[in-house]
Amino acid sequence: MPIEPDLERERPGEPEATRPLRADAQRNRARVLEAAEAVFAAEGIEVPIDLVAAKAGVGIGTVYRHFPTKERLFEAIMVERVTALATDARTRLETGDPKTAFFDFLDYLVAEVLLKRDLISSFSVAGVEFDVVAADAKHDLDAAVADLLKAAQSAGTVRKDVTAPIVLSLIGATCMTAKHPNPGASVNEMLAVVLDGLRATA
Amino acid sequence: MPIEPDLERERPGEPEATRPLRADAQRNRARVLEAAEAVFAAEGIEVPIDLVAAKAGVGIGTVYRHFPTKERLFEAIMVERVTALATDARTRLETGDPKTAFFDFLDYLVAEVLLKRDLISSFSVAGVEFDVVAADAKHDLDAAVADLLKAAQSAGTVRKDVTAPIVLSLIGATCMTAKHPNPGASVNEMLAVVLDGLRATA
DNA sequence: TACTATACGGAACTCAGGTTCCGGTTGTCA
DNA sequence: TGACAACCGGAACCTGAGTTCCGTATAGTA
Repeated sequence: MPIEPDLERERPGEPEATRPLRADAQRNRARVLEAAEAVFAAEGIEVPIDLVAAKAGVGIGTVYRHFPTKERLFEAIMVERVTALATDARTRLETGDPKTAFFDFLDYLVAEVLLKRDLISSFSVAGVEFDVVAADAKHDLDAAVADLLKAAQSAGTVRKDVTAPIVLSLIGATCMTAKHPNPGASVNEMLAVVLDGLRATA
Repeated sequence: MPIEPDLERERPGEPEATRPLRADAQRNRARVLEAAEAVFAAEGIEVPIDLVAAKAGVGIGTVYRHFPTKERLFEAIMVERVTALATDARTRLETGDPKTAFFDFLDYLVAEVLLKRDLISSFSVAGVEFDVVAADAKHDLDAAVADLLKAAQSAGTVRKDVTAPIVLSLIGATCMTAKHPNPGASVNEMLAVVLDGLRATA
C-alpha cells in the first residue's frame, strides 16, 4: 500500500504531485491504521475515535490529520480487508477443486467475519455509506466471488439461480445475528441451513 | 390492552391501586402509541422522539409522561406486535394443514417484518435490550413457532435439526439485509435459499 | 362554579461523540 | 546548525438526541 496522505482525493485531471510523508507521519499513520483495525474488529465501528487514538498512542488530532473523517478511516480498513477476501477467492479459483473451492471460501469468509465484527458492514448490512474507492473494492469482491460461484455451479455443487451478491448478503446477515447473540440460535446451525439452501437444486 | 400508566412497574407485593387515567390522558396515550408505531415502522427505531410527538400532535413531555424512556415506548409496540405474531402462529397450527402451515406463517412473518422495519429488532438482530415483559413476549413467540415447526417436521416438510429461534433469526437476519438495500441481492432471492435450506433433509 | 389533582407543552438541560483549532514540537534540507 | 514547513496533541467546540422541569391548562368532583 502506497504511503501518502488521503486528506483529499486527487481531483481528476489535476496531477498535484503529493510529496512523501515525513518519517514520523508515516509511522503514525501506520500505527493508527493498525490500532483502528484491532479496535474496530473487537468493538465494531461504533467505538469513539478517542479509543483508536489511545490504542495507537497518538493524539486525536493526529488521527484526523491522516483520515479526515471517522468514516474514511473505516473505509481504509474495509478496502484492505475486502481486497484481501477477493484475492483469497481468486487464489482458490486457480488452485482449488471447483467442486469445493466455493464452500471452502465461504468457510474462510465466515471465520473472517466472525473475527472482525466490522467486516459485516462491507456487505452493506450496516447503513454505512461507501465512497467510490470502497465501492470499487466491493465490486471487485463481487466479481471474484462470482467467478468462484460460476465454477461451482458448472461443477453442479451449487444451485444455478443465485448470484454473488446474494451469497455475500446471506452470509453477512447470518453472521451479523451471531454478533447480537440470540440464545438458542448458534451461527453454525443457521449456516447449516443457508449452506444447504445454496446446495439445493432449484 | 388495559389502559393504565406504565410510569413505573408494579412492585411485587405492593398492590398500589392505580386509578384510571384521565380521559385526555387516555386519548393522548393511544395517539402516541399509534404515531410511534407508524413512525418506527417507516423510519426505524432511530428516529428522534420529537418526530413521534409531532406525528401524535402532542408535546415531548407528554410522550415521556406515558413512556418513561424511548426504549419503553419501543418495547410497548414490540410486545404488541410479537404477541400478534404468536397468536397468528397458534391459529395456523389449529386450523391449517400441518404440511404448509409453517411456511404460510413464514410468508406472513416476512411480510410483517418488511412492512415494519423495527420488528426485526424483536428477533434480537439489533442490539436492543429487552426487559422482562418483552422477553416474555419473545418466549411466547418462540413457543408458538416451535409448535408449528414441530408439526411441519412431523409432516416431513421441514428438516429435523432446526429450532424455532434459528428459524426466527434466519428470517430476521435476511429481512434486515433487505432494509439496507444491497443492489443485486433481493429479499426474495435470499429467502428462496433460506427456505430451501429449511426444507432440505439433513 | 370553584377547587385541586392530573396532565400538557416545549424550552432547557445533559451527555456523548465527531471535528476543529492552534500553540508547541520535530523532521528535513540547505 | 539554523530555519521553516510539516506534524503533533488534546482542549475546546459543535451538534444531535434523550430526558427533565416547571409554569400553564383542564378533567373530575364537591
